[in-house]
Amino acid sequence: MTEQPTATPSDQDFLRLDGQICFALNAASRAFGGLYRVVLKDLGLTYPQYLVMLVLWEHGEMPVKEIGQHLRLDSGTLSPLLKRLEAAGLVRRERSAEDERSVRAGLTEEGSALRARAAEVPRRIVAATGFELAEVVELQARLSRLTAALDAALPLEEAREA
Amino acid sequence: MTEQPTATPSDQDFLRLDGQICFALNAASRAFGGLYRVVLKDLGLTYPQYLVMLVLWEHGEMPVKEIGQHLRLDSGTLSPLLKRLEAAGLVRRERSAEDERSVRAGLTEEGSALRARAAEVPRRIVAATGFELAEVVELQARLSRLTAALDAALPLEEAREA
DNA sequence: GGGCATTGAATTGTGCACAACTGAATTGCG
DNA sequence: CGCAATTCAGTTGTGCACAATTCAATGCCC
Repeated sequence: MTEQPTATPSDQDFLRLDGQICFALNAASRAFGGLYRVVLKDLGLTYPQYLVMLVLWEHGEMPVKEIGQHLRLDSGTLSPLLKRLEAAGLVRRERSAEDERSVRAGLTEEGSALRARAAEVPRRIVAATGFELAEVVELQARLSRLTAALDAALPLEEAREA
Repeated sequence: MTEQPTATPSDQDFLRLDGQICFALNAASRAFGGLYRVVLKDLGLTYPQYLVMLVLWEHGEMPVKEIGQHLRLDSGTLSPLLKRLEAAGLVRRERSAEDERSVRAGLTEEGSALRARAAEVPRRIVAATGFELAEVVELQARLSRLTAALDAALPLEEAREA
């Protein structure tokens, strides 16, 4: 055995492939994080904070819940993050009037002004990838499909706990 | 203006694209983490701990430094992680004889035995992606190229601090 | 209207990532 | 040889991710 050119892969093949693909994704994500860390240092933002600011720059004030839906993050991550942005003077938070459970987050003057200084960030990042725009777009599409598939598969795996 | 069908993208275009690609990668990485969390729960491993075990299963005992090179992680992350694996009885650590600075990490009996129970993990993960094997391989190659490009670009960006 | 489930934010606790630093061992160079 | 630079692991501190819990506000159904 162990000589099937294009036959069904063995558990060994899967194990090695798994080590490669999950690590490749993990490494790419962290490499991105490292680059953003350097590029965003002048702005005083971390990578996740930048993502929140992108959402607010594009859509304006919204409830914490809605930010979480945009970024796939829950209040456990967002609450302290938004507090730090508030302490930095970039974000303003206030309880919603019509629903006292909800907290709306919006930009301060300073937070809005930061958008101009952030304008060059994306171009630098894309340039650093060395990818053509079309390739970036295709990779993004593939990753989104991957995320959707994984999210869909998760409940099925959880159901295995029987 | 704002009507250049295929012309050079504006800063606005980059800003939106940026939000998509960096977020897509981030989201995919976290979706993977969530799936692994469920699948690995029986084994009592976290996702990064599983990556370390994969390295040790494949290559056997090695210095902490070398594990870090495989996984692109430093001692600040690995030291406590290996301690937890040691506390769980899966990993054994000892100072190297010929170089007292180095600590070699290896598998215990129990750690080696866990490999058998982990055998089905990769197949479940790959299945959950809904991707063909060839597509997984190609995605992995693209991500590796991306990581290499980002790592190469990082020093250039750091040099901008002038 | 009263009781009960649901929702939204916040908090707590665990673990990972990384920068900065410490300290000990080793290397290399004059 | 002797001492400075380097290397390796570990620690500390900050921030993110996420599960689990808490608590108040809201919605719902009888």
